[in-house]
Amino acid sequence: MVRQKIEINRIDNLTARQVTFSKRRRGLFKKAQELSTLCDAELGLIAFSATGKLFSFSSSSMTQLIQKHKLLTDKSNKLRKWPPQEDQPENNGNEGLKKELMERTIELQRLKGEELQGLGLDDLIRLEKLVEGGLSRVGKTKELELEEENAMLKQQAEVIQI
Amino acid sequence: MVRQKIEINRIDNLTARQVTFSKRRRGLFKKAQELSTLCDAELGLIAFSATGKLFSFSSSSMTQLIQKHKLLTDKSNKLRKWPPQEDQPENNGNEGLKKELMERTIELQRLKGEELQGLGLDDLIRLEKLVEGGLSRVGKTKELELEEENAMLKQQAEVIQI
DNA sequence: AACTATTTATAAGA
DNA sequence: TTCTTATAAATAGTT
Repeated sequence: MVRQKIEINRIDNLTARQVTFSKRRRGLFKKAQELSTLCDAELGLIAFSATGKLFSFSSSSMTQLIQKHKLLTDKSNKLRKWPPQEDQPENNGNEGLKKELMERTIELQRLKGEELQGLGLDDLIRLEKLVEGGLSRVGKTKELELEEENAMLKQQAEVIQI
Repeated sequence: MVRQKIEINRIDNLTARQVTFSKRRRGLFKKAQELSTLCDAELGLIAFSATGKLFSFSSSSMTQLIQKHKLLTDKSNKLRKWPPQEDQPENNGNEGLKKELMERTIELQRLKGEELQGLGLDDLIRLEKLVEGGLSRVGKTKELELEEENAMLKQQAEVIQI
């Protein structure tokens, strides 16, 4: 990029690779921080060097950021599978729906298992209370909650894969 | 930085903020990808725009990256607090242990609470559904649950590939 | 770690 | 949103 333009491929020389990692890592973290400040965005950045050293930055709480990411990723996974294939002929419009229902049920159960596995009943009850507390903190009726949920779902999650 | 150098402060104008987010986000993700390739590093990047849209990139598996990050942060937390101070005299070796257990329990509870802070309404509702499922004694039928989900899911998420 | 010639990123404007 | 362009910032190779 400078004295000479470089190709974006793994740098073979160990020393050069380490030096470049050090230089570019600083630049990257600086830009992540700038983006979060300039645009009021929530940023989280995790880097492991080739030697396994950890570097991380988050504009707020990494834990919260990861949780939000997890929830949304689950959501977008669901969305990628939806709607069911309409181009295949349906008997009376009922069979396909039943099949889809079954698939969705299985997926939902799998998801619940993953999220809640390892929690005992008492943990679940405690968690439930926390969630209730969170909802009442927001102070909305169930109907309004659902309305807002729909509105929020209109914000599309964009999963970028470079 | 260009036509005119700018200060790194929140951009007040909404449109300018969105445009800058869009431009700089691209640059940031590009550089993250370049760093991972050039230096054989593991990179993970999560960004939420001010409007709540999610953008993420990871050089390998985000899940694994998060796990590694968690392990390392948890580990260092534990190392700071664990094992309990052996240099202070223990009554019968039991009191200290009890005290430590209590502290750990409190910390765990605090942690669970923290994780729920900062979650949006939609996150809470989704979590609530998971908890209800975990308790599995809530009066919603699967069909009703799925109907609600269907309604949500009609808003499709766009999957961008660059 | 510093230097510096170039490349890259990007703010403002169209 | 996308493009253009003048200029700031980042950085590859060198010392």
